[in-house]
Amino acid sequence: MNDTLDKDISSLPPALFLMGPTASGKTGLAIELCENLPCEIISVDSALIYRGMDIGTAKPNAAELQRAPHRLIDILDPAQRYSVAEFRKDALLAMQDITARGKIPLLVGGTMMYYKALIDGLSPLPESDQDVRKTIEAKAEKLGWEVLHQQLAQIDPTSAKRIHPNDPQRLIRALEVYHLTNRSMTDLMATKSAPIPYNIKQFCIAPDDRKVLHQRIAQRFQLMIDTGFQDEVEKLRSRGDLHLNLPSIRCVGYRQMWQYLDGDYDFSEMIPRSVAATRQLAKRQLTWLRGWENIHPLDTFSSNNLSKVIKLSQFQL
RNA sequence: GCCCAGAUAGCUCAGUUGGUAGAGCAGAGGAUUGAAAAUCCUCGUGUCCUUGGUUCGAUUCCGAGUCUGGGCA
Repeated sequence: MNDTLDKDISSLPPALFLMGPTASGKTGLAIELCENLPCEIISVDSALIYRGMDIGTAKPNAAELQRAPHRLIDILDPAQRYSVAEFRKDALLAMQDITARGKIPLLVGGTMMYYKALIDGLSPLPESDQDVRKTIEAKAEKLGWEVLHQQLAQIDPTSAKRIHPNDPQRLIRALEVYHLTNRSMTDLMATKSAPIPYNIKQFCIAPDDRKVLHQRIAQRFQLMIDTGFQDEVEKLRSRGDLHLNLPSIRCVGYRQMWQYLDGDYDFSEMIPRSVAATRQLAKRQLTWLRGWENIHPLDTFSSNNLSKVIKLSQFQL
């Protein structure tokens, strides 16, 4: 970073980012911050976007939303799909709006790829196309993924090297991009949109002991069960149009409850599976966070998180 | 009390025709560009229940014991 760049950043409007693994206490701290700083919350969470998915996503409840409204919550029906590009667009618009009204955007959530795209920008790739994907999947069923991987190696050797043959999701995407544009993903990724036009302060909250996080996850899942999580999923099932291949129903807990209701395993099995899936989610979030640059760590049980954030976010006027 | 079957990784189990053992799940580390709460990669030493015996050598065969299931009383 050189001086001119620093000057540029300091002239940008401020924004606060609060990250952390699931069950680390992000929501509570964010609401407290809202009541002590002139900020408004934008959710950075790929599960909270869905309407009717409240208990299993640990969505802030009505009282909490009353205290601190969240944007980008309940914006989609569970039958719909979202994307990191849409998030980036939506989040930047919301930030602009908040800034224009003289407030500080406070971004809170655990979907780390969304933060990454927001901060670093994205390349001008085409949006996904379900029909193209179905075509590619059908082809894979006939020929096997190995063959598709070899085909990718022909058209885009760099991506083929990066993408493992067993990773159908990324394989489909790379082939889809070529199919839609006649250009390789590598080629298109050579350009990238501008980084975020904000002076951001980033915080990450988590218990310093992983075991404690695991305990909180188990307790929280039990609480979800006790407060009607099964009913919530049964309601979604009764619609008849939702299924396990949708991103919404693949969310942690929802997938396992769905499979239990399908009869894949019984209730006593569903609980540890859900809890394990949540732990694995937290682990992946922590992996993102471990190498994250310019981030201030907070501890879940520290009593001065609030003052620490306020102090560190004294943006110059 | 008697009979039968088990006892092996944190869990569920496989296996070793006697040369100290490996899967799934869990766990750990990593990747991450329009599905990301997704998707994928890497990582397996543990008194093979205890104790006698046979043997060059026993987790493996034999005896006894302990515990756990099931059956019979």
